[in-house]
Amino acid sequence: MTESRSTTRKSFRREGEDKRREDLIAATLECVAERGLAGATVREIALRADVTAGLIRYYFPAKDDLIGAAYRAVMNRMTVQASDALKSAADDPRDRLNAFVKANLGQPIMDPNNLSLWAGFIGMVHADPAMALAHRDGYLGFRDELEALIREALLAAGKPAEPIHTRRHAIAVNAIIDGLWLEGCLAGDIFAEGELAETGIAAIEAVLAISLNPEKGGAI
Amino acid sequence: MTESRSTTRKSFRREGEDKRREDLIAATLECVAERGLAGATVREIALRADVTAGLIRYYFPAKDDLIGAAYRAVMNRMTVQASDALKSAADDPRDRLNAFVKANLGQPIMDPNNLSLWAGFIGMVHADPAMALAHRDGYLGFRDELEALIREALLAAGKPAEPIHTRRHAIAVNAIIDGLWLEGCLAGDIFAEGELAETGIAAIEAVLAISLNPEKGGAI
DNA sequence: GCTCTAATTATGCAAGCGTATAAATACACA
DNA sequence: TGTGTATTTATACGCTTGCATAATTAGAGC
Repeated sequence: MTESRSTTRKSFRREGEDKRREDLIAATLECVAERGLAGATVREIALRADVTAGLIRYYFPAKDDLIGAAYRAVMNRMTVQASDALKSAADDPRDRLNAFVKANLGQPIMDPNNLSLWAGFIGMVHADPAMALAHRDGYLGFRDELEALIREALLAAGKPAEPIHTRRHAIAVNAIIDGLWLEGCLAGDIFAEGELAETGIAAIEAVLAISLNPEKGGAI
Repeated sequence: MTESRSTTRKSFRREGEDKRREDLIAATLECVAERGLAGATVREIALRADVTAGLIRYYFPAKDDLIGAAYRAVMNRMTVQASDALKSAADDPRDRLNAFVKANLGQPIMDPNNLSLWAGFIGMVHADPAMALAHRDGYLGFRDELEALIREALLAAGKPAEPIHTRRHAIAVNAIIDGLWLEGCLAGDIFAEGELAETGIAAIEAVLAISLNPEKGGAI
């Protein structure tokens, strides 16, 4: 008896919802990192995740939902990586700020893939209110964390730490970190190992007028 | 006698090649600013420029050629705007650096449209060697200009200005400018008028350990 | 083992994309 | 005025895109 109408369907295993979402987000981030946002088509993502486009739609009703989730995931990942550096830092607040800065200006945070992801999303902030909101939340969260680290470092160095000054310092230090991160991601090959982290620490020490190495004493 | 096969073709005027290219680039930049890179389709650009897609192809054989030209145009525009600020600055090098920084951290350079344009292009650096090259050239050009301004300002303040130090300062000052520019473009509504320019000047004064107001004297 | 249903595959749709090409015409020149 | 051609419009092509939908089946529960 001849086999009629070959309708062989690929065998599959079911996965839990969380795992599926995570895998789809990971596949999305890979696609964006390699080919930019435009290259992250539903088909490419599906191929990368070894599923079909229909499954993507099942978990993320519109492509924008997946893109938004991917952005939040990459921002969250960088935040966690920087926070992890705090966990293994010495107890002195200056060491902690030092470790935080160095984490943000070293691998795996300062990485061209992260830059591609970040820029792809950031480029949509002007046109997409949801992206604008996500970015604003992230920015303020990061800056608040930074301001707290700065306040503690100033106090540990015996310097005044009024909110009006720590706010301004946080804005400036955030700029130094972001700006050097950009330089490192975009032109990392022309800098020596650790050069940008050192440059960042030196600039921040100058701005705060303290040393971020407690053994050296309080203020510069 | 009835009119047969209405083939009325829109009347047109010819333009010179340079004007055409400029107009197409301008239309492209408008589209990118409003809708991100993905929104700048050939049809949308043609509509914006009041021409047809065929004409775009006549002047730019591939869409990538137009996108690349648009990127170079926006970078060049920002560079010219910053340089213009130098022309009207006082002669003292500290005034000149001060004016350069303020120009980069104020309108029209620090503008959400510029951010959208920049991010859209930057997001492709990792995936597109031509974009990577264009960016590298722009970065080194900007940094060299900044380094020269810094060197002169240091000398005017009676401070040493060896290349190893001015290079490092240029990297840091570039970061401060870029970082604050990002903050201003992405969250400009939460900062007071001129606040980021002031923050930038203060941070750079701290990093260089000089004042950028010559009447205040040489060093801090 | 059987039933049910949520998860998954496979396929298709309509719209849009960059690019290709032919025809028309503005305009420079003789 | 007539001619030639570079520029421009109009249209079409083949492919890709996000989304839609029907059919199938893994696996939980009884």
